[in-house]
Amino acid sequence: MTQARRESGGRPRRPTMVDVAREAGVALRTVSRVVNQDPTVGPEYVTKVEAAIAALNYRPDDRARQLRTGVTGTIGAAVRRIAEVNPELAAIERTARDAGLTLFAASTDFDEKREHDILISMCRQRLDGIIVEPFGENHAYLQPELDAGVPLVAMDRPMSGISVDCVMSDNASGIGMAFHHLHRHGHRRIAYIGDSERVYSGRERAAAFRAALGAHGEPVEGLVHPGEITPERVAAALDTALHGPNPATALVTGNMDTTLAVLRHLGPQSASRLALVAFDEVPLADLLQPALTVIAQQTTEIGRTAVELLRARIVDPARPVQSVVVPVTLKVRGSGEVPV
Amino acid sequence: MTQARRESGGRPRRPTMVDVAREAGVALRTVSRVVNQDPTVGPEYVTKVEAAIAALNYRPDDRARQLRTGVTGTIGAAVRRIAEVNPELAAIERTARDAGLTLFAASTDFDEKREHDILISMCRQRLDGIIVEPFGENHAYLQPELDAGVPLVAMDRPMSGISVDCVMSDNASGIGMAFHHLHRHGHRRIAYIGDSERVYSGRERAAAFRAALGAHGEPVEGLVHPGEITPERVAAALDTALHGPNPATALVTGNMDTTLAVLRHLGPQSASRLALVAFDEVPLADLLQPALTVIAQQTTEIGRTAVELLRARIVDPARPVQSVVVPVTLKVRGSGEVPV
DNA sequence: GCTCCTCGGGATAACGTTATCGCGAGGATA
DNA sequence: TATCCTCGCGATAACGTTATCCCGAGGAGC
Repeated sequence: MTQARRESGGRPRRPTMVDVAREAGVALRTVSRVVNQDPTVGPEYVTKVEAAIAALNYRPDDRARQLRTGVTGTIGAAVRRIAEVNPELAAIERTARDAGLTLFAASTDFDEKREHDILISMCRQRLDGIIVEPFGENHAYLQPELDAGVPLVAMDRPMSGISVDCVMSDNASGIGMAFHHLHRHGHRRIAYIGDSERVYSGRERAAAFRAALGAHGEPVEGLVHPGEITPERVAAALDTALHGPNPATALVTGNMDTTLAVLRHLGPQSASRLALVAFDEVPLADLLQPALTVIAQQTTEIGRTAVELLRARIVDPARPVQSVVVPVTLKVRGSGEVPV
Repeated sequence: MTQARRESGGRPRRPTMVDVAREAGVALRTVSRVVNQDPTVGPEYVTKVEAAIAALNYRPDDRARQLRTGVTGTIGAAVRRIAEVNPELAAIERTARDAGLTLFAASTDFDEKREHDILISMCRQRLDGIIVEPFGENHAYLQPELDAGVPLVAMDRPMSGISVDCVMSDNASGIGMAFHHLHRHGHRRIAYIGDSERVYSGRERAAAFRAALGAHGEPVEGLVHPGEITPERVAAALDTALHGPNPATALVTGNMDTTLAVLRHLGPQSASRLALVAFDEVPLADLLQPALTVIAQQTTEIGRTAVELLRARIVDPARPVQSVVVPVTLKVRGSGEVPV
């Protein structure tokens, strides 16, 4: 009786509640009650229905249940890459699971159109809420969705054009800590290479670095290099900073990809002659020589907070929009303590 | 007109096709035709309906559509970790997208119960198909789902207890290539440390290594160390292999986590005195000193093939079960060419 | 012994979409 | 001018579930 019947040459049709009810000799509604563990069902009915369920290999259809109840028990996460190291996403999945929510994750893949498509698709699926690591520059197209009550939380960066809950790292403090750490180790010519100022975090970190230079009375020229993260651009910035008239003795990198580009360009031999503090953790940072001193984001806390903000928004769509800033920490491992 | 009406203090209700039809003064079915771009609709109706859609910010409900049509346009992927480096998953997402399919990915998290829950949940959601990187030891509980016509493909490892399509790397050849590469560089005492033989790939790779030793007339004792991947176990295996009466001069590691444990235990200084070929790519392998020589899996090809097998299974549920073995390649970078 | 209440189960109407069918208008043909 | 298509839209029934009623049986109270 395991073979499901096929309908006219197509795929086999799964048994429904109606089939189970017929098999058990009870009403449709009673099967629903048993499936949902309604305590008002008599034990002999429970037995009969469960036997029928087992005999038919009945499996409830979540789509129908969701359509009827209105909730999906699922939240969406639109992040830049799901299949890369992404501790925030891991924390989101864990927190969601603990809250009894299913997570639906998709990669925006550094593509504005793809981000748009994914978010709209999530809206059409009527997910209970959406967490997005924004990439695009204008999210005003989501305003109708917000008006319609779609719970939305931004992670890592705020969204532009709309007002939504947001959780992100304390970029300015992190850059300040990196600068201060190198300054305390005697460095005076400290350079910064980071992401383009077109990107929010790139903008914020470059600004913080300029402010740190100013606060310590250091000149700015030739030391701050935001821009696209290509090997060529990073190499050029590095050459300007290190081989100019007044060469830098220390470097702060603004994000992981910049850090990797710098390490690859420096090569093994010269990497140990430059003091380096990197913003953001790098996989295997402890296996490099010297091991990498980093400003680490509290990624788990960020992911957890994103889910909590979303859950609060789901419960109360009218609550005031909230922004959470999570502190960063300095992890001393060697590369940041290279003397002048 | 952007504010959606609320129903008795709850969440705002999104407009439906009925609302659009009323607003446009046409029949429900006509709205459906416009939304689905049915060419048999007169242009003046299209205009009216599209105006109503824009005015109400109507967004179709995919759940209802899926319930009605039977297909979801979504495939599921149950992998061990979504938020870690996982090129197979990246390839799956890309291939699925190119085929017009949405990907729903979830982490089994090295937990047999969690794997079970995820797979059953995917069945209840009536996804069009499922790709699984199996972890558990017995998947016979999926037989009813297979009988019901759920398309299922295994990736990286076969499934036990049921017969499903499968795509995986040529483990045996890879281990053979690693051994042969070291042998050709003059090494005669070559050790192997890898995953437990409880795991399919661990079993297959350890067996292949024993076979390689035998084929070259080398003794086996003290050289083959499968087991749990804990720092302590790997360290003990390493000590046995390197400091025994007849110490090994070269090492093959059976997977990424073992490789990392070995590198961490050896430390920077001694890593360059042991010839090492690692099975599976390691992130930043090129930045290590010496850079890591690896047996690389064709991860993109594996992910792509998994989706193709699944699509073929969806189209023809009755087609014979197929197993695809993808070759591996040797990537020479330095660590495998350390002389005796 | 009759009424009232409670308790457990059944019929039926949603949820929002698509598929099937039918029907009226208009043009082509005889 | 009558008939037959064809074309384009509308009414209505599903899809598989849950929620809202209602009803019948049984026990308690007078």
